[in-house]
Formats: sequence, C-alpha cells, structure tokens
Amino acid sequence: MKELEKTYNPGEIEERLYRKWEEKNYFHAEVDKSKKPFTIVMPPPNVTGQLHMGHALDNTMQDILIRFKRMQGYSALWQPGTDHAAIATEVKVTEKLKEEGIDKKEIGREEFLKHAWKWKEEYGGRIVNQLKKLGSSADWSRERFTMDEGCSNAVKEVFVNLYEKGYIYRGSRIINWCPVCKTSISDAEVEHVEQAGHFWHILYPVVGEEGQYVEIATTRPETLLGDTAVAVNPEDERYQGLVGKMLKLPLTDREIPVIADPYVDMEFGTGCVKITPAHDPNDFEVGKRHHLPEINILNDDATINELGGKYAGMDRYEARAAMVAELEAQGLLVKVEDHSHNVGTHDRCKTTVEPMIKPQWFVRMKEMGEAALEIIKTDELSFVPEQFDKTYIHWLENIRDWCISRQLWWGHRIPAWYCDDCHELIVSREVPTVCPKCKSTHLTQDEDTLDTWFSSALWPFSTLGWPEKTPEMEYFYPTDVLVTGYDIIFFWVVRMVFSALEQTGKSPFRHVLIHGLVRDDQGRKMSKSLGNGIDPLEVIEKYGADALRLTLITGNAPGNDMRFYWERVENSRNFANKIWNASRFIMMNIEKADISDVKLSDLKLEDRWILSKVNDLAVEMTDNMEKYELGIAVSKVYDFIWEEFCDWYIEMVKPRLYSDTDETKAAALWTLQTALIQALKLLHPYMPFITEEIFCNISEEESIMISKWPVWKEEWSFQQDEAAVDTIKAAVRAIRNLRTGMNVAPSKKAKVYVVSAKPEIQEIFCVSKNFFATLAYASEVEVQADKTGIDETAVSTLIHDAAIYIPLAELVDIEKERERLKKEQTRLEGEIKRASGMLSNPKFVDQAPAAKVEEERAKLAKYTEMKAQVEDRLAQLVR
RNA sequence: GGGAUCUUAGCUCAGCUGGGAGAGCAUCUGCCUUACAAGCAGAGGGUCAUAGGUUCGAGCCCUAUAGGUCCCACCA
Repeated sequence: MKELEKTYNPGEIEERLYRKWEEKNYFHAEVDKSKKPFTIVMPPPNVTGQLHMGHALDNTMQDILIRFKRMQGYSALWQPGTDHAAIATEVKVTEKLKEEGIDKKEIGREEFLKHAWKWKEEYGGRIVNQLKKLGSSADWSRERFTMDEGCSNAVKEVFVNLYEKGYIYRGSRIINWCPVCKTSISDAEVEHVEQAGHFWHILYPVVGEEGQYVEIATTRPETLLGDTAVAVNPEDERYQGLVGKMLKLPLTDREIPVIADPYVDMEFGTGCVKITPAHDPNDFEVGKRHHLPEINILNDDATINELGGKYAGMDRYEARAAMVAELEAQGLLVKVEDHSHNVGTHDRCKTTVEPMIKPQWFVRMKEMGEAALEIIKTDELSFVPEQFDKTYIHWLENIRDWCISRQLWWGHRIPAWYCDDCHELIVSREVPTVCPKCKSTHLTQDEDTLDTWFSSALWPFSTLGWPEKTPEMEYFYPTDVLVTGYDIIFFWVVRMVFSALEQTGKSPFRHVLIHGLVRDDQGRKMSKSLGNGIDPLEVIEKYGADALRLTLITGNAPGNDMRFYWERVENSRNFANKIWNASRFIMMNIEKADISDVKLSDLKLEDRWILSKVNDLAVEMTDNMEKYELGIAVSKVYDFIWEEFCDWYIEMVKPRLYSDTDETKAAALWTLQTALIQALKLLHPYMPFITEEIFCNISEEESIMISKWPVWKEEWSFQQDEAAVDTIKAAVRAIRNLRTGMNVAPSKKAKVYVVSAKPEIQEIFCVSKNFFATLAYASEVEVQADKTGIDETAVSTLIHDAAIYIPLAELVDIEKERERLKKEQTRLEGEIKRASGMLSNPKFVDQAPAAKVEEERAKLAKYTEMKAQVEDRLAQLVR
C-alpha cells in the first residue's frame, strides 16, 4: 500500500479517475432483464452553451441519484444530450456572421444553416466536457442531440400525429411578435416587466355632432392607426345613446363605430376603450365578436407600415411622439398621466413584444392540458417538494393554445407543404412529391421552424428511440425522476408531460425533483450583465469537483434558492482533506498487523460501536436518499466521518496501534478499514473522486463506483455497545470540561477515578481505560465501587451512573468547586421539575404515547439520582 | 388582482410524519498532541417575525397581522 500525499490534490486525480471510468465503460447502462431499471434523462443544455452554477447543481443532483442507484444494483441509465436552442443559437450565429461582414439574409437559408452546423460542431462538445469535469457519470455512448436524425423523426411523427388528430392547426391569430428577433414567440416566453409609462387621454369626435367627443385613454397611442371601433359597456348608462354612432378617428380619414361589449370595465378610466384588433389580444377577441376589420399597421421590425399614412416608415416610438404632438396641436389631447404598467418583453432579448396578427401554427391545448391535470392527481406523477403541484396545476388550468411556429431557420422545419397551384396544405412525415388534390408537382415547404421546446418536450422518449419500438424504450421508459429548476416547469416539464401522455400513454417520469437557483453571496441572480456569475470550472480548478458538489448539496432544501459562498467551498475542501488524512493515517498503520482473519468476536467495545454506527448510518442515508433528501443524507455521513470516526474512534484506537504488545491491534485496524470503506461508499455519490482514489488504495476491489451500496447487517448491530460508548464519551467530555474550567494545561496528565456502584458501568470503564490517555489526558484510570482511597481534595464531575474524580490537589479551589456543584444542582432541579411536571399531569400520562411517558420516567429517575450524588459531594465539601 | 413561499444564533441556512433548538462561517479561550493548523479541545450567542387558536405538549398544525422574495394575470 503506497503512502498518500499530505494534502489532497484533486486536479490530477480527478482527470485520471474520470478517464479510468470512461475506459472501463462504467457509465454505460444496458438493457438487462436481470436487473431493475432506473432512468434519469438529463435536461439537455444548449449545445453551444457554457456550464454555469445552475447546470452544476442540477447535474450534481442527478449524478448523486444515478451513482446511488447504480451501486444499489439497478441498471442505472443517465441519458445525456444537448438542445439545439433555436433562438439562442441563431442569434449567436447571426452575430458571428455579422462580425465577419456576412449578412444572414444575403446568404440565404441553406448557407446560413451550413454555418450554424459548423458552429455546433465547433462548440457542441464544450459543455459536455465541462459536465465531465464535474464528475457526471452519464452514459455518453448514448448522447443525443435534439436535431439528430432520431429526434427529428420523433418531432415529425408527433407533429403529424397531432395534426391528424386536429390538435395542431394553422391559423391567423394574434401572437407575440419580437421585432428584434423577428419571430413569433409563445406566451411562456413573454416576461411581464413593470415599466413607467403614460396614459394619454384622447378625444375622438362624434360624426355629425359638432363639438361632441368621446374620450378614451391609452398607453400606446400609436396603435390608434389600427383602431376599428370604440367600445363601451352595454350596462353603462352614460353611453346608452352613443352605441351605434360613428366616430371620426383622429389623424386618419377613417370613421369607426361605437360598440357595446361587456369586456369594458365601467369603473376604469373613462369607460370607453379604443379597439385595435390587430395589436391587442383583448381587442382581438372583441373584434371577432363584432366582426370588426383587423388593420395591421406594423412591419416586422415594428416600424409603421404603409397603412399608417404619413407615419409610415417611422419606428413605433418615433410615431408615438409624432402623433401625440399632432393630437395636441389639434386640441384632441386632453391630458397625459403618469402610469406604471406591465409591459410584455421577450425573455431572451428583453425587447418589448408587439401583439400582431399573423398566420402561425398552434397546438390546441384543451384536451392534452386536461390529461396533464388528471395525471398529477395520481401517483404516476408528483413533484418534490409537493408545493410545485400547485404551480403546475395553476398554469395548466389557465393554459392557452401554444404557438409553435418560429420565423427562424435553425430548428426543425415544419413538415407542411403548400401546393403552388391549388394552395392545398399537405402535412406529411415524408417529403411529398405530388399534390393529392390537383396532382401538381409544384410544392413548397412551409418556411417556419418549430419552437425549440417542441422537440425538448419529446426528450424523455425520443432519446430512447421512440417512435421505434426499441428495447430501451421498453425497458427504461417511463423514466424515474426528472431533476430540474422551478424556472422551467412551464416551458418544459408541463410540455413533456402532456406530450408523453399523448404519444406514449404514460407520464414520462414518476417524480420531478425541483431545485432552486444558485445566487451570489448577496442573494442576487447570477447574470452576465451583472458580472457576478461564478464559474463552476474555476471552483473545480481551485478546490476540486468534489468540494463544489458537496457545497451545492449541503444545507439547502429542495426547491429553495441558495447563496454561493467561497467560504462554504473551503469548508467542503477541508472535509475532503479530513477524509484524506484519516485514510492516510490508516494506511500508515495498516501494515502493523495482519488483519486477514479478524473475526467479529475479536472486536473490542469501541470497534463494535463504530461498526454499529456505520451500519445505522447506511440505513438512515438510504432512507433519506430514497426520499430525495440529499442534503440531509450527506450531512449525516459528514458528521459520521468527521466526528464519530475521526474525532472519537481514531483517537480511541491510537493507544492500541502505538503499543508494541497490544493483541487487539489487528481488530482495530480491521475495523478502521472496514468502517472507512463503508463510509466511503456512502459518500461516493456525493464526492466520487476522492472516495474512489482512497478506495482503490485500501481495497482490493477495482472501483468504488461499481461496488455494492451498504445495507444493514444484523451481525454488525451492537445497540448495547452504542449506549456504552455514549457513557464513555460523556465521561470524557466531563473531564475535558472540568480541566478547561480549571485551566489545566493539556500537558499535565492526571489520574482519573471512576466511581460507580453498578458492575456493568464499571465493566464499561474497565475495558476502555486505555484510550482515556489520549482522549482525557489521563495518566492512569482507576475504576472502583466507592470512594475508598480518593483524596477529598480531588475535583469531581458527574455523569449518569458514575462519578469521576481527578486528584489535582494543588489546583483545587474548594470555593470554585462548590460553585460548580451548586450550578449543577440547580440545573438538575430544573430538569426534575420539568419531568415531574409532565408526569404529574394526568392528561399527559393518559394521552401521550406510552414510550414517551416511559422516556420521561427514566429521565426523572436519572436526574434524581444525579442530584443525590451532587448533594452528597456538596455535603462532603462542607465538612 | 390571484397564487406560492419565506421570517430560527452576528452572517448564510438546515430542522423528516408536533415530544427537551442545529450546522458552516464569524467571535472568544487554550493547544504546532508523531493523520490532518485546510487541524484538535472548550466557550459565548436564539421569548424560532407578531397576536390569537387547536393540543397533555407547537419552530413544526389552523387563523389573522406586519415585512421580504418569487410566479401567474388581457384593466385599455
């Protein structure tokens, strides 16, 4: 066994071990009927993206679960891949071309796509390599891309299925238009941002009634050019006579009617609303009800089009200013009020979106939405934590049809063709050659591509080979858990659920484990513009992937945001170093004895104790991890390793290792090694690298990641010994406290007397004498039934069932000793009062669980006994 | 306007089905004890936002209030 370096240096080790795992093919999951499947599908990062803290958290959680299940013996598939990220990538490629002096429009669709694919080839591997640095044990041999052949086939299949079922339709409806990206976007991509604006009150003259006006108020006066009516509430008595009359639309030569519609809120503003069906979703609905003309006044870049008269060609805001000035000149502007309102912006580029009427493709959501609502009521699908059920339900209950067409080139082109001759629409999986209606061969494919989320909605099954009936689909689907952030429940989770239900008849995953955002140390969102983002790769570089992983998992509850502190990474690094050194210690000593035939019967009290502890730990952690309580689970193994194993067990065992004659040395070494290996296995999903490195140094096995997850063993359970060591620990703590309180230098050793009338307690101390030297600065330990031979000036302290005396004659201060005892007496009296208070309450005794009552009785007895001893000692001091 | 969530030690946060308040960092006091000073041993520090209620018993359940955060929403 080789000697380890003094501190843990992750860099070289991580690289070497990851290479080993890949070479050994450990990440690969096969269809294996002899095992149970466990599947996680990785949320595909943008193919040209870069790893950020959100990815690091998300993938760490998945890796923990997949490593855990793999060790438990499942055929654990972590299905990875990347997303083409339509808009994001198209924008990046367009910008890059622009830098090279190339205009997207000039080179055309085909040429542009060549550049885009080249870009994808160039940067596509980057994020995958970054995920590998994190230690991700995904099955890279199965890596997929949303635009690869299989996924593209799935997209076509679903599109055609939905079209044939009538769930996909093409229609001219009002959609959100981004004038910068020049594409339609879905409702989910519109972010409402509060902005300071104005309310312009404008007069519309009544036709034929000189001096009569209707006053309307608007936040977007430029849309006046597209007005085709003014609406009032039918109940509104103020305007009863007005309905049906015509108004002169200012700045134009058009006349528009006054109509009555219940949409109008009488209480708000003037009670009169200008109706612009082509540029407002509500007005669009009103327009439909009243068969109003729809006048689109905007070009795709949000300049005013030819219908805008003299404002044609102006930008929307330019036109607004010009029109307001003109209205004021004409005396039609009544007033301008400040008004703060929510403005719809495109979540990617933050541009204010313009509602516009355009022919687009839509997915009808009613039926599929209802199915998705039904499934959440069953246990086929549930969120962790549960509260996100409500988010999901609320969104689905208010869902509107999904606009899926995008005026982009990078993406899945819509499988629809139009006959150039008879305009017949053909939707088909294959490229059609002839129009079924007029037999023309002049067919043109629809120019649009699909929303990027249309293909990611199919990810859980398209990656497994669907629509083919693959063995993978049969075996690994539906998947077990989806791990993702709450920020994409609407975009992605919901859409995967209804797509999967419709296409496969099953929920795509059993659980959705939701995590929050990783924020900076001030609680702000990490963002490029703020420059406050912390690069996970930098953290890995400085402290190692294990330290980053532990930091991200520790101390945060599912669904909650967390703050990132370097100090916390340091703490994680320190923990890694702690394990490293504990292992180093064991390896330095392991040669001292032959441990090959140590039997359980050879073990001493403390050996049985730590073995029993690690046995319990396996049960608890497994339980926590099954419930996705990763933070709780890892804190348990953290505490076990640092406190129980390092601070107590190793220290207890040192005298045995250092002695030349101790015959129990082998037992101690065997236990050290065995308990460490168990703990390493339990820790492995969280800190894969360091656990593997140590494991390979102290175990004969090939790799910890394919070793067996610890399970509870009857023969390792020593509950009585656990209690016994608790007594020892209490005694040691009491002695340390006593000495610290008296400022005794650690270098000053002293004899320790343990006095207990109980033989079983005496026994515990008798077998534990040896480690009081290292733990409690004892020069010698004497265990006896009474105080015979103990100097009255010895200082004393009490634990349950025993009194401890230390002769420190020259240091004893009787007055201080008495004070200390009095304090202890008061404390015990308080405890007794509390316990007896509870027990004297008949309702408690009657109604509380019997075990709880028994517990309190035992406490009462214990404290009463301790109090008697304290008083005894006090009386002794008075003499 | 609707909904969710949070308020626990100086800071950042845990706290599972209600049964004697925890961690990390920070602070203070001792220790360079031959695995580890990236360490060891100890200490201080909390009326668990406020007010009611349910219960033998509430940080945890219910109601209200205050403050913070987030999401959704077509008041022009």
